[in-house]
Formats: sequence, C-alpha cells, structure tokens
Amino acid sequence: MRRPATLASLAAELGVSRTTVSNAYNRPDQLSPELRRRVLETARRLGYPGPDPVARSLRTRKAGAVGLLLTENLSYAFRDPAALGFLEGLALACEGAGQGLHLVPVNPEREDVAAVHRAGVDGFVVYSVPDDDPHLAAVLSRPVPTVVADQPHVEGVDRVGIDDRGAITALAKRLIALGHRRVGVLCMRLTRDRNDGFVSTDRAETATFHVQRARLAGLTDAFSAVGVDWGRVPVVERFDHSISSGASAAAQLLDADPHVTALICTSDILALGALAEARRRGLRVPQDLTVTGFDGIADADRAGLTTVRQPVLEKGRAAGKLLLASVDPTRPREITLNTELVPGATAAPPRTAEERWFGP
Amino acid sequence: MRRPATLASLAAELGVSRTTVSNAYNRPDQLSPELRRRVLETARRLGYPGPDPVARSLRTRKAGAVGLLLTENLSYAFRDPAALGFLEGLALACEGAGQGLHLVPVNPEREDVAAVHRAGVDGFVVYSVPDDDPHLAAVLSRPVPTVVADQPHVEGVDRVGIDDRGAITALAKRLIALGHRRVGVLCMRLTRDRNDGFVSTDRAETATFHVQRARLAGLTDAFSAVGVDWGRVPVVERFDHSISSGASAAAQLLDADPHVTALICTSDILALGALAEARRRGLRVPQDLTVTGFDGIADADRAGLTTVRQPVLEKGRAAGKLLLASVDPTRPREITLNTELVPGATAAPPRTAEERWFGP
DNA sequence: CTGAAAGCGCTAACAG
DNA sequence: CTGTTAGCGCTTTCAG
Repeated sequence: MRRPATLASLAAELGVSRTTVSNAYNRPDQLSPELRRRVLETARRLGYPGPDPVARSLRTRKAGAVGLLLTENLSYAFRDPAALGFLEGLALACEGAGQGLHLVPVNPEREDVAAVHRAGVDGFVVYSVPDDDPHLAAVLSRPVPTVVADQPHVEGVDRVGIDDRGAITALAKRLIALGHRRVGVLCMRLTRDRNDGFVSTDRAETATFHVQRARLAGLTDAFSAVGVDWGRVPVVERFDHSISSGASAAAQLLDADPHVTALICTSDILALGALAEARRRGLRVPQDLTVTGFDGIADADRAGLTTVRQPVLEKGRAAGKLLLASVDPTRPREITLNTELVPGATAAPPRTAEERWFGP
Repeated sequence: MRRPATLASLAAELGVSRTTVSNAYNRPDQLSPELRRRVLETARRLGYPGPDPVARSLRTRKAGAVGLLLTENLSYAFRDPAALGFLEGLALACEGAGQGLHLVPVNPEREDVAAVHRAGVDGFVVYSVPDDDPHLAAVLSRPVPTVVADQPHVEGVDRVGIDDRGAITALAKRLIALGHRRVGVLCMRLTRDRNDGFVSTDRAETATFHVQRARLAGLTDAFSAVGVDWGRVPVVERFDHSISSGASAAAQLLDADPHVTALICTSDILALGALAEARRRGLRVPQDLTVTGFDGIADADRAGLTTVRQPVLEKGRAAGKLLLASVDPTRPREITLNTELVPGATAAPPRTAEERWFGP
C-alpha cells in the first residue's frame, strides 16, 4: 500500500485545487453538489479519511478540546463521588459545545510535566490539585485560557468554587448550638506527602490542598469564637480518601481522646467511615457520638448524614461554561456556588457526663 | 503586546537556528548546558511557552492521546459503575504510558460525527456503543489503530471483552438446577430508540447493543435447552439504566405475570431496582422471588446479589494496553477476560404451588 | 464557483 | 555542538 492519501494528492487525482477539496469537507455550499459528490467519491476510492485533524488544528489554531488537570492520581477521581460529579458536569458542558475533554495524564511516580505541554487543547480546567503542584504551574504557563475549580484564586485566571470556609463554619455553629465543645476532626490529605496521623496547627494552616485548608480554617473560626482552644482539638489526616480510611482515622482519634462528643469530617466519605467505626464500637449515633460530613453525596443521603451539600455537577458545568466563554469579556470571572446545610440525623446534643456513666 | 513568540522568533532573537532552540526543549543533550540555559532564559523573558503541541504533533505524527468513544450520553458512563470501572482501567493504562485520554463529545441530540474527525488522537477505544452507531463507523474510517470493547468483532480491529453469552448461560443453568422454569427477564436498552416495555423475540435477536443481545441469547440457550418456550418468557426493556428503571421494569413484569419465580436481570443496577420493587410488594427474596444481576458492582456485593462478576477495571486496562501496543505485531488481537459466578443470597428454589397458597 | 499563494509552528535528517 | 533544508497536511484570503 502506498503512502496514505492527503488532501493534496486527492486534489491532484481529481485535477482540482486543494481549496476545492477542502471546501468539499468544510464548506459544502462553496462548490457544486455534483463536484462535491465526485470529490467525496474519489476520497472513498483512494481511502482518504478526510482532513487530518492535527493539521487542521494547526492551521485553524483550534484543537476542539478542553484539557482537564486532576489530582495526582486519576483513580482517585473516578472513586470520589464529588470529583465524579464535577467531571460529569464538565463533560456535559464540553459535550454541549462539541468540545472534547482531554484528561491530562499525570504520572504519580515521576514528576513529569511534559504531558501538560503536549496536550493539544484550547484551554484547561484545573480541579483540586495542591497549590504547589508543578502541573498547575505548567498549565498556567501555557498561553490558553484556564479555569481553576476548588483552588485558590490565581491572578488573571477564572475560578469556580464554593465558600468552603463559610459553609463548614455554619455547620460548626450548628454543633456548637447543640452544645458540642469537645470535638475531633477527620480530614483528607493536606499536602502531597503522605501523613497519616495527627495534624499540628501549623500543618493545618499551611496545607497545600486549598479546600482542606479552607474547611479546617472554617472550623477554627467557629470554635475559637466560642472559646475552644483550637490547638487542643485533635485533627487526624488520611492520605487515602476512602471509607476505610475514615474508619481508621476515627479509630485513631477516639483511641486518643475517647471524650470527644462529635467527629467533624471534611468529606462524606470520611464521615461514612467514621459511622462504621462508631458502629463497630457500639457507639450509637447521634446519641453517643455526633458525626458530620461534607459534600452531600448520595451515600451520605442514604445514611442520613448531617452534612453540607454542594452542587458538584453544577460546579463542573460552570467551569466548562466559563472556559468555553473565555472569548466573552463580559462573562463572570469568578463563580461561587451556594451550599446547603443538610440536617440529617447524625448530629444531636452531646451526652452529659452523667449520661455517659449511667445511661440516658 | 505583540504577537506571541514562536520557536523561530526566539531563535532569531538569540541569533541561533531553530534547531538549537528545538533541541533545548527536546534533546537537552544536544547542546551545551550554557547555551540551553540562555535559550530557556530568553524564552522566559519573551514569554515563549515552549513548543506548540499541535505543531509538534503535526510534525511528529503523534498526538500523545487516546480517543474514547462512549455510549450516546456521557452522563450515563459516569453513573454506571461498570462503565466507570472500564474508564478507570483505561485511564490507568493511558496514565502509565503518558498518554492523554480524549473523551469524544457525542451530542445525543444532533447526530454529529464531526467530533470524531476533529479528535487529534493516535488511536481510539470504543466502548459499548450500538452496532449501528455512526460514530463507530466514523472511528473505523480513521486511519488509526482502534480497539473495541464490549462490542462485536470487527474485521481487523482488536477487541476486548468477556463471554457474555456463556457467562449468563452458566447463571441460568444454576437457576434451572434450582428448579426455575417460569422466569422473567429485565434488560437494558436494546437499540438506540427508546422502547420501555416488553420485548419481542425478534427485537431481542436484532438488538444493536451487542452485550445485551449476547446476554439475552445466553438465556435463550439455557432455557430452551430444558424445554422452556422462550417465546413465552416475558422480557422487559428499559432505556434508562437506573435503579428506579429496574424497579419499574420489575413492576411491569410482575403485574403482567405474577407467577414468575425468578427475575433475571442483565445488569446489577436493574437487579437492585428489582429487589427494591420486590421489597415494596412484600415479596421476600429469595423465598418468594429469585433475583439475579450481572456485572458484580460494589452495591450488588453489599446487597448479596446473585450475579456474574466481570473484571471491568481489567477490561479497561486491557483495552488501553492493546491499543498502546498496536505497533507490536505479536500482541494478542483479542482478549476475553474471565467472569465468575457470584452465588450471593438472592437465588433459591422456587416455592411450590402449595407453599404459595399455604405459606412455607 | 475555483485556484494560486502563503503560511500555521515545528522537527528531523544530514552536513558541517 | 550547531545550522540548513525540507517539509508535516491543511485552511484561507484574495483574485479570477
């Protein structure tokens, strides 16, 4: 088989100009139906598959795709309902605009930013990566529009998110109103390095995962305001985001401080794990222990978890829309979506000391 | 701001050739560290973001990405655990090879194949689309390697899948051994058109979704072999793949034929819906009704569903590996993964007529 | 309705 | 180690 046909060879074969062949594909109204038929017919005969997408992209300066940069490992994204919701929303937005969605391969092992530079895309969405992620820096260095989601604001870059700090503060106030003062916190990983265990105040404040940092800060705000010494509040971190991680974190925390009356978790997944651990220990929720989550995923709903619901699908869709509207100077530069407190059934007033010893 | 810097303008500025600049990025060992430093430094100063990925792709004939063609609507894929597992496996394979994963936007509304032609990718994976999907045809017309998964074999195209027909036959034999003869079937959509309701033998045989067709055929095999007149077996189809669809399908079937002793579902999701409907009707499973699924998703496990487990993540990974190994002529051309019967706890012998009337 | 001219921005021999 | 040459395959004014 000879080398593959190109638009030029097709034109030669037909004895017409390249323009005409190009038009046959891209501007059917620019040539006679008859000629067009002939062109397409000959293309089929020669096995010409139509204009090469890459060459076309080079010429038109449009790749027809949006790049998506996700947390270190992709598997994570496919297992976390909140991330999935975002992905779905973004995919929907792309689909609606006829744009492809290019998942940038981020090899967790070797730190290789090359993939970002190799991605033929018209723009990027960056979702919840650590502030110091080199891939993020690489994305920002590319001369294409970018939208960050669940990330700190970057000068000149559009942004989508929620008020993590305020939302969890509201939840905390609810617990405070119920009477909780001695609480424990379970959070997701705070930096790129694994640190399964207790978290110092300093670590919490310098966490490079913006969302986690903001949520912890929100808790500090609320409890400090009522005189709780936040430095004494036990905070346990887990690198892996899974129900079993949540369970083990809860175990670690309860072992260290059996007197906490509430376990505040920065994600529903962790909270579901905490519920499992409470059950294992024979602690009734919420009578013996209050447990709260964050996100509002379906499983949390089913479990009746007290949590904060955020519109993850909308967030993804908003990110996509913002990116695809980059040409429009009147678009918003920043979108903060609303959250909603879900009362659920896993929060109640703490037991009094008497109750602890003598039963309800 | 003047027009963006290019490799050529950088070279001019530096007074070196374009090759040298190119080498600075792509072959650091081909020039002195000092010169390289100067090049990169000047690049930063001029705001040159590095070689344009599209131009590079055109030149190298490598896009560095794999295209993925999925069922009509993307949301579906993000909500179906089996599809998600496949996606995760594929993403893992791509990630491992440093390849991007380009989700092809398939607009469910207008039938627009253009996106397939616009995708700058080195190959395609096609997962579970109808046999007559025009996007599939478009993919096959492109001169790049392709792997189909959960699809019928296509001449010259690599394939990954399981033995759907055999696997469900094995499950059916189990039910037959238990004594079930009067059964009903719940299946997913069989064609691109919506048809929520009963399925004729003809429709079942001409279904364009290969997987569903194969599973129904497997059931026919097993039950026909023991003398059950398959033409009389009620089969209910649902377009939407959700638990509530499964429930409504079960309701429709049980209303039409209250005497079936088993509900065989072609997916776990549908089966979970059937379980819910059974519960709603006060039917005990498996004493009053046997229910089976297919896939082996986590929720099915949790529900103790009798089903067939298939290695969805492995399937995705295998598809990716096969595609990325396309250059290797010794690779397998077709991979059939093993499935496993999961006994579960939702299948039992049917109640006898006496038991039906007088209780167990 | 058709064609000629002019690159899009880059890389890969190959020769110095 | 560096430069010259020669396109990759296509689209797009702008004339005819």
